[in-house]
Amino acid sequence: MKNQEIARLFNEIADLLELKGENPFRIRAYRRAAMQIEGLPKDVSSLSEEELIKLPGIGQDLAGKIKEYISTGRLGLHEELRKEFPATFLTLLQVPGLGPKTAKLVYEKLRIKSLDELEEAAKSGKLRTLPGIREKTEENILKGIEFLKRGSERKPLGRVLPLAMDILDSIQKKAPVKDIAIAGSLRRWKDTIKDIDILVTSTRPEEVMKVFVHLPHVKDVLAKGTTKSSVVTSEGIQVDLRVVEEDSFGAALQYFTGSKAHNIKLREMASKKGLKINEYGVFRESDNKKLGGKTEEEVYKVLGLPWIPPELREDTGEIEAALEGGLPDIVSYEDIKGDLHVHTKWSDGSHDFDTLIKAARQRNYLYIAITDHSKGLGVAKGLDEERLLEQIKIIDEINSRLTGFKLLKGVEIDIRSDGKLDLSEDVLKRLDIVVASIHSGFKQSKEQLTKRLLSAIRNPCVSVIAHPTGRLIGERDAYQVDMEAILKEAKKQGVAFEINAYPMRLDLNDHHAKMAKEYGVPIVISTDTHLTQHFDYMRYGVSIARRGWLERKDVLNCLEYEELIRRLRRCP
DNA sequence: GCCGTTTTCGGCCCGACTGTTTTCAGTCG
Repeated sequence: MKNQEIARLFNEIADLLELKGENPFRIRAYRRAAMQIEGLPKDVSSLSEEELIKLPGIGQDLAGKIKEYISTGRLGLHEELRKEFPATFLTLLQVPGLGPKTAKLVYEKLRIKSLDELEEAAKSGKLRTLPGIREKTEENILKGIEFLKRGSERKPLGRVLPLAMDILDSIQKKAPVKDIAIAGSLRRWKDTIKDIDILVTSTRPEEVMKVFVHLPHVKDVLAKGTTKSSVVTSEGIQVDLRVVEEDSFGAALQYFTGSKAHNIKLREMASKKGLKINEYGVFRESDNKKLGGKTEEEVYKVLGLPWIPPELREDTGEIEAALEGGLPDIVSYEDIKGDLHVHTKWSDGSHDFDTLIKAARQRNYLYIAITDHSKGLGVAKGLDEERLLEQIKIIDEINSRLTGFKLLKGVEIDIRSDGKLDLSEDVLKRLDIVVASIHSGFKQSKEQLTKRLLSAIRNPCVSVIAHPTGRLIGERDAYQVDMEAILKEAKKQGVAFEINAYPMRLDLNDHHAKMAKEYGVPIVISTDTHLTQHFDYMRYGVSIARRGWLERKDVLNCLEYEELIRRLRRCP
């Protein structure tokens, strides 16, 4: 799938055009198109030119460029633009606080073309010889470079959310605030987060700001104004705080939740109706009369729209769907009836059955599936046929004693490098659920990995494919696999795909989840629990499902036990 | 470069903060 590649190229073209000082709207067109393609739940290569043009933000010209890249593997415009600047130059734009204008200036006046050269020039005071740059700007650029070197990459949602809640708590305790909410990509539950946005209402904004910049979490203050401040925490995460009046809370929340693309589209719609939306409310252009803004619902309502869940606000069709009354009724945490990927002491989990049952019942679950590793995973004390048969016997006994709760007999079986499973079919036949996954040989080619997964999907005993891309956020990239091919086969064979809720995995991701839905592949959301606390990761998995537009009917572990058993594919 | 119940040309979201200025450009979200 070339979607990501083309999105990256278009973004880079936008950067380069920006450096050249080109028409900002042309630049925006490339960025919009990049986002559109990135969020597309199917392979761009599979679309005809006519179909491409139908996509919002893509016209004759960009459709042609997409086709050009798909058929030749190159993009003329991109190559032309790259010739005008040295290869290392684009990294300069990643320095926070340094934009295209300044980048171009330092290149043209000082021939600076890399981060190292920029750092050197800033340290030696050469930058301040340029117009508009003095000591302070030099300092900020050095800070920016340091930030970049320390690793400014996006952080896993599961690591940022607890920090955000902690900061929220501190503000609430120490500052004179009334309403307080998380906004931004965190409220949209994006799987990785760049910064934390917090919104509060207060009648004493200056005091709130003072408290905020002096919180113990704060390492550096980037900006401090009367209604808006930005800081960096000791973990290197930027936190933005915004104060508004109560009457504007909804408008501000809507605005700061984004996404940017979603908001731009709303504002365009508004201006066509003679309205203006900003963070203070919705206003009639003619007389500046305020028509709403206390709640988010008001903002959407004046545009003739129902409230849209934050997870959907990516401008990937949600506004059009809302206009037609066709928004999906997305799955929620309360819909989840059980967890289908749980490890015990028998392999590398930490608990016995009773502890897990108790923890699951506390979460109002009706069942969990015991899915310990199979023998191939020696490091995790994987079960061989004999031990698995023993476990099956014990689970049967436990089930006969339980009321209103069931343990599913299962296994997380290793897909070997040749695509075969590492336990015999005789044993698998006795299970309720067989979760198959890859734990080794990630470096195989895309063809090999795809073949391996296809072979597992075609095995008649497999119920679910777990964490199918193997990514570990911030540690290991997803391995290359032909997602379309494996989803197609899964649909054909009746195999479900897992959204692994473990915060470092979140695999499938949101795009893949949406693709799975388009292909009609059933989904399970599982936590891969090794410790009882891991059950609480379910919310992260649900957030991926929500971002993928999944509804309750698309998710197998929203079903009651009997129906679930009926729907899970098993050995014939 | 896209797009059209105001338009096939002329629009294109909106505002806060900083630094270097003395009224504003650049950057960011």
